[in-house]
Amino acid sequence: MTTTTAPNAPSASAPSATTTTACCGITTPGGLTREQAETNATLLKAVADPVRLRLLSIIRDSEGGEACVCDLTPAVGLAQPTVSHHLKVLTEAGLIEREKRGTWAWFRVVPSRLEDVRSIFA
Amino acid sequence: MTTTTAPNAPSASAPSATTTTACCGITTPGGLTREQAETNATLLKAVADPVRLRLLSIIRDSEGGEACVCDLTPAVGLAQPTVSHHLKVLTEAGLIEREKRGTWAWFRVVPSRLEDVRSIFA
DNA sequence: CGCAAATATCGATGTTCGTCAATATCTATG
DNA sequence: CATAGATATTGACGAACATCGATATTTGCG
Repeated sequence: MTTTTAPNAPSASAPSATTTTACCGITTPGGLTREQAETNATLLKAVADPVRLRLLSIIRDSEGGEACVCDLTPAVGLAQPTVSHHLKVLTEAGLIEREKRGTWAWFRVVPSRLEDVRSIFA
Repeated sequence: MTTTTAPNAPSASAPSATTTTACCGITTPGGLTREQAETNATLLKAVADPVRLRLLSIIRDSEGGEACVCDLTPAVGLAQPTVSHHLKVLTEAGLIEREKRGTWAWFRVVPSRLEDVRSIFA
């Protein structure tokens, strides 16, 4: 491909991506490695869910910046195992922290991790 | 729940989320509506994919800030219909714009839309 | 120690999503 | 107008995911 006649391109003629040739002849286009893209996508997937977005919002707006499952479950209107699952996803992504006090499990948002999300699109 | 003995809470005793009671007696906890959460999640889903993140990166770093499918396809190493599909997802999310010049389809990033993504976590 | 309450884990299920091959559509060109 | 090349669409398939019921684990209390 990219080897026929000439398209009506702005300045140049034939299309050609900005490929940054690395070693071994492997071309790595764009300023983003496959691994970097995979890592960023994993973090974004943890946040690309309406329930988890609401959980983050509720926790952040709660008194003292923390909330427990017994409050979050009725707040989002889902079954307790489902809420527990979402909290686990957020925790494993580093977006919230768990602290168990007595029978209750308290969660709080990790601001620096939210900043990591924003910095992906800086 | 939330009606037994007293947990070792920081200042208060029994857990209780910051519920902002709306009209009709329906409680809307956190500063995020279900619709808002759904809208934000939809935008984030469009970006929570390693291939689409790389496409955005490649397009942005290309000459003139634009690239066509014939360059993007070999760049990400996937089949042409797959790349076309991802570009459609990004386009429908408003993250990129399509312009057809001749046989080629050129794509460029919409910066304001990227800013929308960042503002979700402001 | 045994019971009750809060949370986590497991297994199953329906849905969404990424991928590709085949095909259709569109555009320039001869 | 027929042909070739670039891109979009369709249909199918497997993987990943959200959800729930049932159950296990943990903790406080009598």
